[in-house]
Amino acid sequence: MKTTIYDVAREAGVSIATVSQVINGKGKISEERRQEIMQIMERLSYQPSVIASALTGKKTYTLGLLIPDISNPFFAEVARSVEDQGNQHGYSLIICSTDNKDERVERYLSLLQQKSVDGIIIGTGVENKEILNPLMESSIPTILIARDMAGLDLQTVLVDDFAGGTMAAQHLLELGHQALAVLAEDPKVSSSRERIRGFKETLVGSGIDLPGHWVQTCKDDLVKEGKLKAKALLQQTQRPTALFCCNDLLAIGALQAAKELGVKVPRDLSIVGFDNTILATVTDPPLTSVSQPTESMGKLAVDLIIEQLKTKVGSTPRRVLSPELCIRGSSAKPQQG
Amino acid sequence: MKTTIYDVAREAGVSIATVSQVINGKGKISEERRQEIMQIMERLSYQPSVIASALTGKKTYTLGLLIPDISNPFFAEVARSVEDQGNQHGYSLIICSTDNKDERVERYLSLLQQKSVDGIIIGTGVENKEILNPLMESSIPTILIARDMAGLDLQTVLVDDFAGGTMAAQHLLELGHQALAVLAEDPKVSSSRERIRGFKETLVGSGIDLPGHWVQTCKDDLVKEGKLKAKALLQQTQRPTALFCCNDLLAIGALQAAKELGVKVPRDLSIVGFDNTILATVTDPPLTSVSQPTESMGKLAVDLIIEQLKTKVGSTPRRVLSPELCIRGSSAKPQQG
DNA sequence: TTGAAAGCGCTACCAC
DNA sequence: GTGGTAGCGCTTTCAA
Repeated sequence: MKTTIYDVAREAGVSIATVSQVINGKGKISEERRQEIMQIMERLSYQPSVIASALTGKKTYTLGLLIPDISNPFFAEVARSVEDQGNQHGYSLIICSTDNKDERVERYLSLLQQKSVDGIIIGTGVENKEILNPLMESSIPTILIARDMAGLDLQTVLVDDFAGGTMAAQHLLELGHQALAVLAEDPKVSSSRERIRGFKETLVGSGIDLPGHWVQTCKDDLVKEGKLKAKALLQQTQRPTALFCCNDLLAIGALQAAKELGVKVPRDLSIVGFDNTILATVTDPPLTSVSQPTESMGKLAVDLIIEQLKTKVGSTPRRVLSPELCIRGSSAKPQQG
Repeated sequence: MKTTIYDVAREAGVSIATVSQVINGKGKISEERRQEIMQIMERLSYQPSVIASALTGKKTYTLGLLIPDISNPFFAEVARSVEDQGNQHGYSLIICSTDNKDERVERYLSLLQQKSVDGIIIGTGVENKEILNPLMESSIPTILIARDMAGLDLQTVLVDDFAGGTMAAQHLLELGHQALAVLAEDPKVSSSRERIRGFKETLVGSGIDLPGHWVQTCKDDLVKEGKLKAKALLQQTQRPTALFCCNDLLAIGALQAAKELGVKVPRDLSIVGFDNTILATVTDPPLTSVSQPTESMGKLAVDLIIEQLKTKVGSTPRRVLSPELCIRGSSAKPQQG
């Protein structure tokens, strides 16, 4: 049997109330008693039950993190940052990979509520916002990370995706590209939409068109689909000289497609990714990619949750961080004629 | 206020015991009542509290996963597999990145116990096995994944690391290499030790020596240190023509080192990695790597935990899966004199 | 077939 | 300073 607060109390010849006080450092206990009880807890290797205390004290010291896929390096990095910052304050992290599927989001959200997590960080796209209703009504501190969702009154930490798209476009335009295409994520992913909007507006601002069929969408297996769609784009008679991919996974698919088709990167095709994950540093050629400050985002998200937990009020509604363009070998001037 | 079982009972004009029974599908309830109560729960959008039920029923439906680092793609893949399989059975997953640090392992283990998780999966190295004592005494189902630990009486799911090392060596020997070196992980990581043992024994079996200073160990930032150590190896006057890296991260470091030094891979240097993560498919050149069946391992680990939960007894003590060599572009015949 | 009641381990309030 | 005690929301006998 696990040792409980009763065992400690009995052993010390005091009441459980007293033991509880020394555990929580509350109330007034004589230094003598305190020491004595601490020693007994040590000796009995007593571990207070978070479960029991949560049933009264209200805190489970657990956070939930919803992301599309923990095996996507970008989200793994975010998760690591959230984990570390949470751990700093005594919180554990429950990982929820949603594959951007509403049913999975709904299921996980319900699970997290039943488990009374202290806060939820959402970094996954949601198609039908109604599935968030139960959460909104629940008063569980919630914050959005790396995602935006209009009209939802949730604190949000994200990178300026629009600006990121702009940077990618500018870079490519400066290199002299005129025929640009895009590999997009599922339209339900707001960050992807914004990136493309930034990209497109910049092109249009320079008098360059982005035809609809040059924006290809990928949903599930990003690398695989990215490869497929990139191939389709490259096999047209009139083909793009530059490709903006909404994340590194798609860019890798594109890189593979190019290789298979004998299209040289960056000579025949420039590729720009997004997220600047470890993947971008190891590809052949290394990937030019727009970088997100994952670490700051994770830290910030946790800090905001903890603040909400304390003050019951979210201070800043939005924190928009700046992306940065990392230029590597996958982008260059287009070949002439 | 959250709706509780009392609200439902009151609304239905029955006792909480009855409601509890329909929730858990136990006891005998008239079909009529059952339907009625179900509807009321639905209407009140009642969510049973896992916390409260755990305090009695004993299950938290939460699993803990200890790994070195969630942002290492190999472990992210394992985590994803564990998450999915657990979720299948209603379990959530708490991620614990330990950086292979005993203090972190100890801290997390204690946290997980206080949270009364139903099971713990350990995929991280431990130097001082004593820190596992509290866990061993706790009767929390525990299983080791992708790790071995002698004399610990824990169910284990892993790949045959020794065989993996052998495969790497054989491959390199068959190509004709005679001067081989190794990039190792922290010796506390059993899998790394075994891989090297397999590698070394195979060399010795072919009459080739593996000098001690040609086995370099990396501990923290694997890519960075791998690069550093690889550089050191390559800058010797007498340098290896092949390098076996205990995981893909190290191999990437090696790849970077070679690039910086102008050492052509695979012409001047063959590199073999381990884990066959997504990284291996995107490097330049693509990495020859020993692959682990991450998905099966994760599934198996969860199944074994659930079995222990049910039967209180671990059936099979060890499940050893087979690695597989994926030959890609980073390994080739050594250049002649 | 249903309900009353005794906990699960802990916190917090109020007496002493 | 310290202890008694009423819950927190739920499960589970045991009676009715």
